Amino acid sequence: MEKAHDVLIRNLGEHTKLAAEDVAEIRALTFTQRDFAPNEDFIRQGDEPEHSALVVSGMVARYHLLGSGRRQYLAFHLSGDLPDSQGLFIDQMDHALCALGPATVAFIPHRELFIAFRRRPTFGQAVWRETLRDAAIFREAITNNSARPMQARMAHLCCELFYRARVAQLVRGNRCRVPISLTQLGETLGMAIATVNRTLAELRRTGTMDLREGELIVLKWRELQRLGDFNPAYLHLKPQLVR
Amino acid sequence: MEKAHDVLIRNLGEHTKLAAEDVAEIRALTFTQRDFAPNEDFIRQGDEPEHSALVVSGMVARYHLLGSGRRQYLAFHLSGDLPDSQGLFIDQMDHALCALGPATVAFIPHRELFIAFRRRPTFGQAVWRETLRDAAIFREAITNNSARPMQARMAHLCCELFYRARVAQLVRGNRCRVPISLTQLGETLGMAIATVNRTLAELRRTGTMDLREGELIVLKWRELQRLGDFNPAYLHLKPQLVR
DNA sequence: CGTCTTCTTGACCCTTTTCAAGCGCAGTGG
DNA sequence: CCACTGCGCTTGAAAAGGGTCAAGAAGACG
Repeated sequence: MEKAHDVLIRNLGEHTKLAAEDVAEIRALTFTQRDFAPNEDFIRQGDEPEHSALVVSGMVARYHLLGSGRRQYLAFHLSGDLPDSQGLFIDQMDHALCALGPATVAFIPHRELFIAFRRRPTFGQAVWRETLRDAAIFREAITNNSARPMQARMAHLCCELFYRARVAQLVRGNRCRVPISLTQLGETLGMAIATVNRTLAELRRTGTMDLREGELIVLKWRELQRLGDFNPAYLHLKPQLVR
Repeated sequence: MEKAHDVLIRNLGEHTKLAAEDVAEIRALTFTQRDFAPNEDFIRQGDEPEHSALVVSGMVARYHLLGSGRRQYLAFHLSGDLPDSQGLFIDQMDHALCALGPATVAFIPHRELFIAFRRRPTFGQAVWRETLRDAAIFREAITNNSARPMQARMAHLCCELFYRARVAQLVRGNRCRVPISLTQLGETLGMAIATVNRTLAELRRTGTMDLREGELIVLKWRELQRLGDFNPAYLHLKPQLVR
């Protein structure tokens, strides 16, 4: 199956200019692909990673597991993302990864990646950049969950997901798949499930956006952006066409 | 002045085994050193970085600036840290850096770093690792500010600062310098300044720790660790001796 | 000695959490 | 085919925790 390579090349190309040789090097990588059921874990806290994951389709989440059993979701990943590129130089995973809805993930041995990095430093830098973009998204999450009121948090998260989905060409019309439950939204944004519901209801009421049945519909993009104080600069992508 | 090289080598050595050639390569780097006053910015949001910073002494902070003028502090850095290694492959800074107390920072051109990375890939990987540890700290901050009650947040932050200070050999007895104001603590942990004060007063009252006049004193380390649900694994350092 | 900033504390109010109950739907097994 | 069950969503009412506001104390600095 060619798709794993395609989505990776597409994604890295969003921020790094890849030479034909880099593309060839990536196409030579051997991926092992696997399908996961919703909420199925594929990397656990404490694992010692020897492979890197690549989201081929569906959505994937990273989360911390707290002593109380509560989860804290940290980030979400769409097709083309390397959700555990962070594990490349790390002894033990400090967080877990799971499929959000049904998802297809491809794995590649670190060993093989390191060889490719040596042969094509640009490829290595592209992956490094990828990890830095990840970090920028984390920073924004700190700010979002610490400094913004509830509605703004929700709006910001949805802006980010929608924007990234558009870049990954996963938006059709004004909607994209976001197979996430209210409980998970709460564990992402640090709010109680009741508040999640009421916040979503309010955004629905004002006709700004609608998130239900695993689908996000953005009705007033600029308004949503304003509410969430969303500025996509932190995603460090090539400027995108915004409606 | 040799100190800049020393602290960098010490810091990278905490997680990466450097060969003599790597150390020599680092020693050959030309740093431009500068002193900064408390709260002085040295990198601003929107800057296009051409240099990397290295904290030589003192403490440095990274923050987001919100539309309202409020700041959200994202991370703190001690001597040896490369607080904007994130800027290496990034077009525009999405956050600012400032000195917390008086601080000395050394700068090195990206160009020179890239050359050194090519000559000594291990050095490049060490810096990459450094950026990944940064990201792990961000992740922990998301969890801290989203999922933990106020006292635990404070305890966790102080545990992290104290632990890292110890690794950087900045702890003497049970105390270390942390030149941070209540306002800044509030803008770090996402709490109102009154709450910051009350939380600190409570920790002081129970004799767990004391943070005042720019100095952190840890009186009951294990208790503080328990309160803050602090597990240093996420720092990805070599196991440290803990009292 | 006065002024400014930072810290401290109290009182009040409001947002959000918690708790509880009900609804709708999908899957299961009688 | 239809209870039964479990899960996720919805909503209301009560409770709590933290935010806001205001005023005073304690230093720091000129």
